[in-house]
Amino acid sequence: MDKTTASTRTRSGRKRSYRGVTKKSKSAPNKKERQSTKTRNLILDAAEGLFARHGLYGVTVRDLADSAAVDTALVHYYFGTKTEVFHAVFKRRSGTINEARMQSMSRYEEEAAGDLTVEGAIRAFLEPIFDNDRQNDRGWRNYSALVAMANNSQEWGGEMMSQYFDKVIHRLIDLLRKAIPGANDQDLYWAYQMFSGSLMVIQANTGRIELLSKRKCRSDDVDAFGERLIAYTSAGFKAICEPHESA
Amino acid sequence: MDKTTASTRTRSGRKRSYRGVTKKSKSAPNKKERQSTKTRNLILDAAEGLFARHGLYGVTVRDLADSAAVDTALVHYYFGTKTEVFHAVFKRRSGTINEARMQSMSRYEEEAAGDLTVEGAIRAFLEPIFDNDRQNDRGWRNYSALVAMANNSQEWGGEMMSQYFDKVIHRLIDLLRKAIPGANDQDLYWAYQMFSGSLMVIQANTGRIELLSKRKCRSDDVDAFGERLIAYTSAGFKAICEPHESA
DNA sequence: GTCTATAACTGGATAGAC
DNA sequence: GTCTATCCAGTTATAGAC
Repeated sequence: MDKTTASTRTRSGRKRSYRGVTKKSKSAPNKKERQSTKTRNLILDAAEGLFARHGLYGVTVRDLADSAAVDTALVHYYFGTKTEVFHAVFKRRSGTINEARMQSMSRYEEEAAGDLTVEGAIRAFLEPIFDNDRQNDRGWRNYSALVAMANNSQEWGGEMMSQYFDKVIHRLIDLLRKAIPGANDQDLYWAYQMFSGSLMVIQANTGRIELLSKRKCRSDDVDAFGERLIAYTSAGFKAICEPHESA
Repeated sequence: MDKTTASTRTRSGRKRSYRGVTKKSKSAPNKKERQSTKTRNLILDAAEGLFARHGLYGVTVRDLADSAAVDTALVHYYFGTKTEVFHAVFKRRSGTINEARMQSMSRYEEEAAGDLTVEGAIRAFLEPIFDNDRQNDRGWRNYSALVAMANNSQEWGGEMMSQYFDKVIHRLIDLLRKAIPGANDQDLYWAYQMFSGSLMVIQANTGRIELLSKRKCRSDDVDAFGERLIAYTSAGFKAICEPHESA
């Protein structure tokens, strides 16, 4: 019943080794290395889409292989187990997007020069995400839907999300602490929790809002949700984090 | 690759019939009928917990049977397929909770007598949920975590959530339309979408906020998140739904 | 690096006895 | 209503040829 260990064990119980990105060679990649990277990415692209839609257990190694148009043996050759493909999907993009968000927040902090606002901080945190959304890239869309699904799952919503995202979140909370003098930690953390839920349900792209609004709103309409999310969230943060007047 | 049809088909392709709650007999239930209901509920309780943690595909019929301490054949006897157990889990509680919310909102509308507020409407919508949370009931906790997971999944977040919850949501939006004169539909729907994300991530109970806050906040602390969710959400709604002054 | 073949096993589902 | 036994398709994973 313990899915994690069950799925990372080989049938025989032995540990296997497998091809990563074929060493960190600084020299120009030869033909084989280029092919490796290409195949690896084909698999990751396919996995991103399938896992986002059906979750880890709803996808088989054959599904992955078929969707990537490669042989099942290659999936094992490059990644080992199915669970390792799942983790590799998270790893591939999270570094990039987190770096962009760290930079965006640092840039904002410099520009604001001591005069930080809640809106400004939230905007700096979100802007790199919206940039990606605007590209309308299938891969990015799938990745963010996958993160959204994982976030609300008991299996991955705790430790795994913390592992990948706590650093950027603590950076945001630091900015907000400066923007709202006297804010206390519990209020800040709960407000962030509610904010993250809003962001995630939007990124999940389930088509729900189309149904609820009878097509008046569209899930992937960044121009519609971007400014609204910033305004809604900023008002929420202020409402519960700004110290109330009391003796 | 189409999980839904694949899982609702029998191996042979034939349709089977199976025991529901053994007819809607109005007469007092005899021993067998009581046993039926009991076994059915044992299976549903087990399913609620397992599906919440691992999703439909992460749980096997054998897992369900073992956890409920019944035979696998009984799972099929009562529900047909695994997917039908999944749906039955949703069905069992959604009627009850939705009814409580409809009543709560109607009661509020009467009491407010034309003087509706955003806080009041949000509170009336949420109070029955918080009541359940306060009971600290395992079954309810599992059910709401399951709903939260389904909500952010591409497979069930659209149609299935609409099917079970759109009615109460439209009732809430009607109240809010009255509380905020001049609010337009797009703003209301987007605000609701963000609100639902906040609520769902809390109900998902993933232990995330414990990790993020280094145990300063606790996932299941209704007293901590209840009033904060109401305040945060009300401020958000007002920020984006109240008409802006313009010529 | 890639493909074929296959071992080893899991999982959904049902027939039929009790 | 419940349990035993079983069918067999589908699944992960690997050995070994190319």
